[in-house]
Amino acid sequence: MEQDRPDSYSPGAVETKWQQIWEEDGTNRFSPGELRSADAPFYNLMMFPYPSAEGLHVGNIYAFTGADVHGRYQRLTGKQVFEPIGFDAFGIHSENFALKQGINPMDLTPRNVANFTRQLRRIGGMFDWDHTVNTSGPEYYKWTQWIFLQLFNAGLAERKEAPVNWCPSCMTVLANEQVISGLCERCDTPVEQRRIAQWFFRITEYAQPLLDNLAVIDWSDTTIKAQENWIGRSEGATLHFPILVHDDLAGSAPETALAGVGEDIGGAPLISVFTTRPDTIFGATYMVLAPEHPLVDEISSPDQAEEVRAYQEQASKLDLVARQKDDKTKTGVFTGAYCLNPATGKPIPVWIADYVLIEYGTGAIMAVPGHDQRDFEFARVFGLPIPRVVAGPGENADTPLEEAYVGHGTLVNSGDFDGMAWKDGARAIVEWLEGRSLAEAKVNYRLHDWCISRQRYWGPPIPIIYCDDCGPVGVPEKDLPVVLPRVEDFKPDDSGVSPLARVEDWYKTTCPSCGTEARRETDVSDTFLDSSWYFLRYPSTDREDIPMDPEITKRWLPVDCYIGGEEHAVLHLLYARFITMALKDMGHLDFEEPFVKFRKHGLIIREGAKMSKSKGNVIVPDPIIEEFGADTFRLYLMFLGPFAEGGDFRDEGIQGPFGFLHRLHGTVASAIASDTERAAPDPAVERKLHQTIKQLSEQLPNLQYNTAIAALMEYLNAVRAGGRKATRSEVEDLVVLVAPFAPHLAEELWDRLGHEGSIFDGANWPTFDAEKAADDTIKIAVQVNGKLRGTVETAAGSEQDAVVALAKAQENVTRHLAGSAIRRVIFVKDRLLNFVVG
RNA sequence: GCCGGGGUGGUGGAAUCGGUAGACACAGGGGACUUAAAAUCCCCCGGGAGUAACUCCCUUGCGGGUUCGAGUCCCGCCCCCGGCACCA
Repeated sequence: MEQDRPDSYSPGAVETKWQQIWEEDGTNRFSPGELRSADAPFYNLMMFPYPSAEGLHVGNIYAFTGADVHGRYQRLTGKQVFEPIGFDAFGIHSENFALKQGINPMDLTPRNVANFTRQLRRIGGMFDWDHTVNTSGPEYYKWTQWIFLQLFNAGLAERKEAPVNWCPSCMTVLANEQVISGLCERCDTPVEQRRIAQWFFRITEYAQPLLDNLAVIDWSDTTIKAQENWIGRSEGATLHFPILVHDDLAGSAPETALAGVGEDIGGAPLISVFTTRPDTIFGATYMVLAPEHPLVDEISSPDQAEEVRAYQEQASKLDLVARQKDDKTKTGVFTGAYCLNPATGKPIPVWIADYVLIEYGTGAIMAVPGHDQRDFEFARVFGLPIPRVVAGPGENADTPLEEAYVGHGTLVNSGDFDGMAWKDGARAIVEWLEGRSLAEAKVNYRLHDWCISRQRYWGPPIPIIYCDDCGPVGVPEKDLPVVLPRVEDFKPDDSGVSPLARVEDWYKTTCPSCGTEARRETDVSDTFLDSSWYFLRYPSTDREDIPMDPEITKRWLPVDCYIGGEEHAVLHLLYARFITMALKDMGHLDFEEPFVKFRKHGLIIREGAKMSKSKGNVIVPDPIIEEFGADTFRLYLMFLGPFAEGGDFRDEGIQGPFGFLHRLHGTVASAIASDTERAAPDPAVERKLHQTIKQLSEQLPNLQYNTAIAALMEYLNAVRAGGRKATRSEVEDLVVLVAPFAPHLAEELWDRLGHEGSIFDGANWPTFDAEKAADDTIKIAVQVNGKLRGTVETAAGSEQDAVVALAKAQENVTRHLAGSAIRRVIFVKDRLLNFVVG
């Protein structure tokens, strides 16, 4: 009641008022003409949310607020800031939730989007609502399909067999994120692998450029590192081991059988392996193929064939579960076949084991038990020889091996190569084998091709038509989009294909090239494809005829600043880079890196604990905004820790920023009311103001928000110190400095200060005067032997002699100097004086 | 196991190039105003000792080292968080 005084701060009223004004004025929105003509464009991007039924998560708000603060700051410095938001509405999450609720995702998604939109407007982000995107809308996924076709036409999309996660209990295909420790997330049944034909994007073709460009983009270090590891370049060699056929060995010892092979082994079939350690080849005492390796059937001897098949079967079933167990003992089966170690000239047995992965390298290894821990363990289990071929520091050819020595060293037991350093040895051995066509240098990447097929309903249909005569044919561009039909029975089933395969009148079609009867692809594409290009679409949503308006794209892209969570450090950010690069190579774009600058934000925890629905400790934003207002919420989120690292949301802590905004409001209101200027500016306040402007101007571009807010608080404290009344000139700049964090209140105060229009259009980011920011007197620490014994206050820039004199005038200092000689004096101007005595 | 990021008061967190550790807040305590409460304002607030303004000692996960001086640099540990995980 007494709160109704005309100058009291009522966040709800202020925020409703300004949100309405922004809405009506179309502030923060660009017309197509403005997009074309912007002379200082700044594309401010944040990772768009998946519109869940629960509503906006505080983590989303944290990210968006941090990004919005940056956007608003850029705008105050004179940039035209394009800040769009959209909805990543397709995908497994939406589909699963829809399944659980028994609601069709086509009905559920618009509801969630409406709720998200309401919440997003309420937090006061300056989103351009005329350029929003919804990945599940045909006007958007038409172009997602178009991108697929571009890659298809360029030979970057290929169809091949690959394993999918299969839950035998739910009888359905699972996405990787639905497999928890090898178990189905819903029923805890061990997941099996099934092989089906799927579409892959050949991102591995781009492994090297994706790696190289990491050096030229301005990204958070941790994100760069994560991508480097994910791409996983390793240098080594492919080595070829000739296979000895069983007949060669029949009735004779392996050594004898080899005699016939002699020097000339050119014609023998080969097993190829990749290794980063060709220097250890003399220690390769056996070989291992992945159970799925294509040569297994061919080389297995008849008497081993049954055992081999049993092992393969077991491996394919338990694959995923087994690989999650790190302390699992090694298993494997001998195939009955032998290879020739081309370095030693000796036959070595060929095994199969599930510790060798079919998807990496060649799917086969030369096992060097002396110098690889996995091979060592395997050799121990099966009693295979473990020779030493590398000697580390203090070791020699005969030093026993208690475990694998995986370090580098000098070659031993390696014939002519003995005594060479590992690197020289590796090079020499590869050259030697190269001469016999048994080796070549090779770079391998950990990165796999990107499987984009999903045997699911809620995604963009892959725009391919299968024709018996023509094979897979791309849907012609004029027929896009291939509209996802409304299907009431969208539950995946045991067929292993998408629910769309049950909609006959949808998938039955004719071949675009020969006109005969044909069938549509019934899988949909990965959600990550939707999100790999949305930032390209935002500025061009006014165009229905093309995906990207060339003129607008040239002006606004690449993105100036992208802010998002570290959880997308690899997949999303790598896919977006890949798609951009590929589109550039096809001539659709003229840049290859989509995000000039990327900054990750941290995670919000609550009261020291991770938030989770099961713990019931999630922060629900709406009631907080209701009680304290969006400005306070924003300010608190930015204040509770470094933006890049996140922070701990303590419920009581919000009182700090809440009180700050109240005091700010009151201070400005009373400055306006009294409207008297001082005869001369208060030097202490003026200095503090310039120091604050300086600090914010340095910290805001770097997203160092928590300390910037602390500086604003300090300044307001200085203005109000001792009950002092502020003047208009002392608070005008402050209102601008606060505006990125608390835009509604800033608009209100700017208006009350008598300015026309929005603060974000009318105000300029203040500049600081270095002279006015400089302190004229300075406190200098005085130490004796490094211990603080006093401080002296003196003019800035004072020389040593003057400071020493002042220091020696202090009783406490002289007391500590008494009785011993001064050996040395350390003087750091404007900082400290240290007497070294003794 | 590997790769990142951390460990500072009761709490969240500050601290530039190695230069006064604990900015700014929260919580707590005391006081002013008030019939009262809320709100607001003022003061105190790492630990210990000497009972005065004050002075001294200890203190940034642990143990060493470099230095006039270390939260910060170096070496060796411990613990926590995130990611990857048999990648040859």
